[in-house]
Amino acid sequence: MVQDMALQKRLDYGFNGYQVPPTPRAARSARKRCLFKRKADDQQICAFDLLATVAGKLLSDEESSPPSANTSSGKEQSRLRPASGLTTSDCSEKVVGPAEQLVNDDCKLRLGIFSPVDFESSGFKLSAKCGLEDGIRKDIKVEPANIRNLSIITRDNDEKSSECTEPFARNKAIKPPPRIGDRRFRKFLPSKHCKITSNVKDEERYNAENFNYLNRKNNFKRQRSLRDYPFKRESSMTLAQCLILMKALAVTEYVGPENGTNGGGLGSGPTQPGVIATPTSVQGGYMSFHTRDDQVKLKIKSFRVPELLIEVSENSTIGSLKQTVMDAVNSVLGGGLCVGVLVQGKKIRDDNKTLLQTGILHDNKMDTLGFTLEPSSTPAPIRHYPEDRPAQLLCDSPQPLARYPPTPRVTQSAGQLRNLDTSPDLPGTSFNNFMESDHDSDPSSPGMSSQRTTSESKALVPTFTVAEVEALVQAVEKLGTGRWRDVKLRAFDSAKHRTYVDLKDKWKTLVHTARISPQQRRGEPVPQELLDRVLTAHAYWSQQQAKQQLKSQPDTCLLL
DNA sequence: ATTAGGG
DNA sequence: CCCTAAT
Repeated sequence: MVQDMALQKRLDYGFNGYQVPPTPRAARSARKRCLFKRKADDQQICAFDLLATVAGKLLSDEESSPPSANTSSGKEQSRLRPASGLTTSDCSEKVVGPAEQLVNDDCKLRLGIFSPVDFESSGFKLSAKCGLEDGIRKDIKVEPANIRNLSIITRDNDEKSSECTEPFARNKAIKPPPRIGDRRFRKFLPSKHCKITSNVKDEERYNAENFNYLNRKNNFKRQRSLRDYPFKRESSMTLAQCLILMKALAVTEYVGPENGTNGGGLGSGPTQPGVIATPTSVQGGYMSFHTRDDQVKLKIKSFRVPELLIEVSENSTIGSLKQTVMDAVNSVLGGGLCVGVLVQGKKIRDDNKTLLQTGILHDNKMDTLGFTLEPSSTPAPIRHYPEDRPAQLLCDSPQPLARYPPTPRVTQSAGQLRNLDTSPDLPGTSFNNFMESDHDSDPSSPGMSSQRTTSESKALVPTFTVAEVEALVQAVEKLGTGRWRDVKLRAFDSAKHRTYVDLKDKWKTLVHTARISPQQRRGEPVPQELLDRVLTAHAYWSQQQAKQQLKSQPDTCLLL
C-alpha cells in the first residue's frame, strides 16, 4: 500500500539524541558514563568546540552575509527556519565523525543556515554533547531555544562538581552559556568541558519512580492537594470584570546590551515597556529572543491574539470562560499565525529590512516596538455555549488550569513557537522542556518582579506540546505500540517528567483524538498531519500485532 | 520494572 | 492521569 510505504519511509528515521537519564537505571548508567568521562578527558571532544566548529563552518560557508549587527534582520530571519522535517537524528547522524565532517552539504542543508545570533533568536539552538561509553560519541542536536531546563555550561577542568552524580540538580546559577550568539564561533575555542544539565529538581520524583510505596505516597499527596485546591471563588465576578482582568499587557521589554560577563539579563539594563495599541483579547504568552553583544535583546511578554471572538453568556462561570478562552487561543495558535512587527505603531512589512534600518537599535528606545500575532488565513471566530462547561470541568483536569493566573495564560511551548514562525512541520525531537517547579505553596503572584519569575512561573506543564507529540509519533512509528520503555528512551529520555506510562497514555488519547471530529477536540490542537500519522502508525502496528498472534497460534484461527 | 487496559 | 493486574 502506498500508505505503508510512506510509513516505512518514516520508520527509517534514525535517532540519536543525547539523554539526561530520567530513570534510576539510566541515572546509574549515566554515572558510569561520567566516571568514564573523567578519565577520558583528553580524548574528549569538547561539546562546545563541536558547536563552535559547526557554527564556524556554517558561517564560513556563508560568505554573503558576514555576521554583523545586521544579522538578525528580516532577511536573516527568512532563512532561519530550519528545513521542515529536520530532526535530531538528521543532524546527529551526520555529526558522528571528525568535526570537519560535521557539516557536509547535506547536513548544512538540513540545518538551514544559521548565523550566530540565530542560534538563540531563531527559536532554535544547537547543542552538543560528548558521551563516552564505547568510544567517543558526539551528538549534536537542534532544539527549540525556549527550552529552559537545559543549558550548556562550560566548566573548567575541575570535575569535583556534582554534575554527574546529581544529574538533575537545579542549576540556579546558570553561568552565561558559551557565547553562542557570537562571532567567536569562527574560531576554535579553548577547550572547556561542557556539560548539559537539567534544571530539574528531581530527587523526589526520582524516589517516587523508584519505589512504589513512595509513589503511592506522592500520588496520594498530590491528589489531596488537588482535591483540596479550591477552585477560585470568583464565580461571583461579572463577565465584564473578568474581561478586564484578562486584558493583556502587551509589553515589550527592552533589555540592554549584554556587557559580557553578566548572564543575568532580566533585571539588568534599562527597560522601556511599551504598550501595543488597543489590546482586544489577549493571551499572556511569553517568549524571549535572546541575543548577545551588539544584538538587540527583547523580551516579549505577551502577544495580542487578533480576531479572537468569543461569545459567552453572562451566566458562564469563570471556569468555563477560562476554558473557552484557552480553547479559542489554542485553536488560533494551532491554526498558524504570523508574527507582525510594529515600530512606532507602524507595521513593518518589509522582511528584508534590518533591525538597524528599522531603527531597532540596542540603545534605542523600545517603547514603540510591538509584535502582533496575525492570522495567516482567516480569522477564527469562536463561539461557545454558556453552561456546557461548568466549573467542575476544571476540576476534572485541574493541573493545567487550576494554576493559571487570573490572566489566562497559554504556556509558550516549542510547538507554538514554531507556529509563530509559520513553519508547518518541524519536529523537535528531544524534549527537555519545562522545568519542574514544585512550589506547592504560593500559586499567587503571576510575578512581574523578581529575576526569574517570568520564565519559571509557567513551569508546570503537564500537557504535551505539539513538538512532543511529534516526537512521540515518530518514535512509535519506528518502534511500535508495545515498547513504551524504548519509546521513552528514544524520544523522551531527557524529559524526566514523561514516564513511559505517560507516553502510552498520550498515545491512547492521540489515537482517540485522531478518531473524533476536529470539532470535538480540545486543548491545544494537534496538527492534522500528526494525527494522520498516529492513525497510520496505529493501524500498522495493530496489524503487526495481529500477525504475530496469528503466527503464535495458527491453529486456533483456521481459514475456510 | 514494564506492559496492557479500564476508569 | 490514576490504578491494577499480569508479566
